[in-house]
Amino acid sequence: MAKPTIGDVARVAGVTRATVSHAYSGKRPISAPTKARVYEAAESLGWVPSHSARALATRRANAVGMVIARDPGVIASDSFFPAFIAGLESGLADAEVALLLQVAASRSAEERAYRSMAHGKADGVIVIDLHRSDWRVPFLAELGLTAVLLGAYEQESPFSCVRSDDAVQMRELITHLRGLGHERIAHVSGPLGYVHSHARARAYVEEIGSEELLREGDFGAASGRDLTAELLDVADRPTAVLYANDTMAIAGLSLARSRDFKVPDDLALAGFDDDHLSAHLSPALTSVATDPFRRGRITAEVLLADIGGATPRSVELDCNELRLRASTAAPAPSIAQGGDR
Amino acid sequence: MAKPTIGDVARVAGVTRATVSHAYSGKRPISAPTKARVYEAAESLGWVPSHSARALATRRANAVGMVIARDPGVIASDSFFPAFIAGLESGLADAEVALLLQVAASRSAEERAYRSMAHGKADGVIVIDLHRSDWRVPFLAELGLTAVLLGAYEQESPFSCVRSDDAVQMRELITHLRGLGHERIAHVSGPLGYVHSHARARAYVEEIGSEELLREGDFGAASGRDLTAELLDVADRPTAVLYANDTMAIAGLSLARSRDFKVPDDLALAGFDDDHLSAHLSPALTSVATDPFRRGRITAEVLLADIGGATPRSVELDCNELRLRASTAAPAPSIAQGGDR
DNA sequence: TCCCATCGTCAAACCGGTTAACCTAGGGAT
DNA sequence: ATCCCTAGGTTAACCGGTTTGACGATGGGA
Repeated sequence: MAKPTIGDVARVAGVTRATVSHAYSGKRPISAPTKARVYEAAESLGWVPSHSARALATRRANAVGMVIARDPGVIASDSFFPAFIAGLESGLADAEVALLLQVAASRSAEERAYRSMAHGKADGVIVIDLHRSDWRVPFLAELGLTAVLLGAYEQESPFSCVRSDDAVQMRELITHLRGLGHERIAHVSGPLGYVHSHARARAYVEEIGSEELLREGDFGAASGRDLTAELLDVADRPTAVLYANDTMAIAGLSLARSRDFKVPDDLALAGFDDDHLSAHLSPALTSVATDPFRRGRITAEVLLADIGGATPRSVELDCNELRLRASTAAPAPSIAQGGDR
Repeated sequence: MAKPTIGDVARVAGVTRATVSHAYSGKRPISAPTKARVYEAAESLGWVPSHSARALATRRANAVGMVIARDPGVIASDSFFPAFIAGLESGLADAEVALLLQVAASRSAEERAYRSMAHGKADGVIVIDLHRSDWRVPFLAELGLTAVLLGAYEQESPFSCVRSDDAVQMRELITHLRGLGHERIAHVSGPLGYVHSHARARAYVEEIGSEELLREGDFGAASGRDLTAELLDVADRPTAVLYANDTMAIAGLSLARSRDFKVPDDLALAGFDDDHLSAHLSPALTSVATDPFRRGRITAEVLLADIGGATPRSVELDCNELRLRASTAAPAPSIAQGGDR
């Protein structure tokens, strides 16, 4: 019943503990017959090397951490998150590295979490929800932790970052809508403190040339609904609204319909992040797929490389894809004809 | 720069390593002045005990694991999951226990994950997506791992389980709909292999007395849409549909509207799990809030207790709450009058 | 005055691996 | 014949904590 140790394996195989270790690590040459005896002994005993002993000896936790500082309500409403985790895991699993998750409610809890990770709990961390000027960057640098930032950090940093240029799709989307005849295009952004919200909003403003129809939301459904209502009440109301995520877009869509707006004829809508629901709504919601799974996988790979001693680098991902759907389709024939007349 | 060890603290405080250890653990009495010197030394050096060294010495990983066996796509579409994790974490954080997440794509990967957890990576595990006859239960028992099952396991098991009686709300919902005059009520279930899907479907069948309008979905949006379409094509079509989760319900709602059904007048709809979007849709979707955060927190508490040696027990939670909203409201006045005439 | 219990601390063993240094035997080059 | 190198292994010292047996000092009871 007692778990076998490397010593038990060594005894059964008739060698020393060091030999068993070498047989597995390959750091020293071991003859084929000896290796076979060791493997067999390990197999018969059901030996699995102790994770903590190895961690102690190698000073490697074989784990990476991620601290989530959002409040639980917001976590739940993010469709990006679970898929990203899955991608991360898939990248980590190959290297047998575990993912340590920690939710921190306060700044001090967050600092504590990072501290304990720096002290042997994790070899590196993934920083999400990056702010434009994020205190965590210098803090983690001081802790001597390896980190990967998710998003384009605008300042100097000693860490790798994995980013994508959301502005491209934002512009594509606006171009598409203009092609359909829309002139008043609004944007409901995420909190502008976040680098990705900010980048999307900036692309919008640059392309449109005005902030008149820009509203700052918080990624939650309630803000999507309320800001949509506000925009529809504007004197010269927008005929199209771009949202920084699908949750807000779906809430906006729902509100628009309850007020008897026809989508896309009266109002065109588009989201961002391509929530799993979006393709299945009626009308299906135009959105930008951001492939969170792949993003997670790449992030994991970059982090593992950095932990292994690679030089931090900035990786630009090209995994955004505009998914044009019915919510921004050309106006229905009947209306189109009406417009032509 | 080098991380201070307990030895450094001992030297500065002028005591031995054992004394430092005892000063913190309290397993031996230490005089107040000595203790003060130790604390001060630790403080000044910024000492944080090494996680791996402690884990090795105490044979406690101070971590609990959770293996997610769903495929990434399904993970992303589950609103229950992130909030549950957040709740778990909140229960674990107080005890300074970390949460280890692992995504396993295959049965063998899953077994490997559990094995490595049993060998020092985790002190216990949380089993989600429980099947009615789940291979993991005997497997984990054999590994000697402590576990908590999420959901009502119907057979004997050596583990605690945290469950709730979803049948109550299912019946409430049906009663409510009947009160509104609905006679043909359908149910789109989740995969019937899962204990919770099965329990909900069973409650439905017992209350309705027929399986004619029961359809087995997979919790995904596509299946919600397609099965709704199928149900609406039935000869004597249902006037109300209950879904086993909100994702399917929202897809169903969307489809119904695209076919010009008025909700709730022509068709009443209700989901389960109260997705963050549901309250903000128009019409807002009736659903059953299952408080995943609280569920997670309680699960963590039970697991920690069991790891500490408590006797496994079955905890029945009472945190489901029916949220009646517009999608199952009384028919609109105009229609109701029409009915009365 | 003597004995024993208690308190506070120390020294050393231990947890289960990894790894640097050392040893030995055989083979090829010189 | 000598020298050096390499393959294959052993020994022992770590990694950074926890735990336990031993021990001197103090104090109370008989």
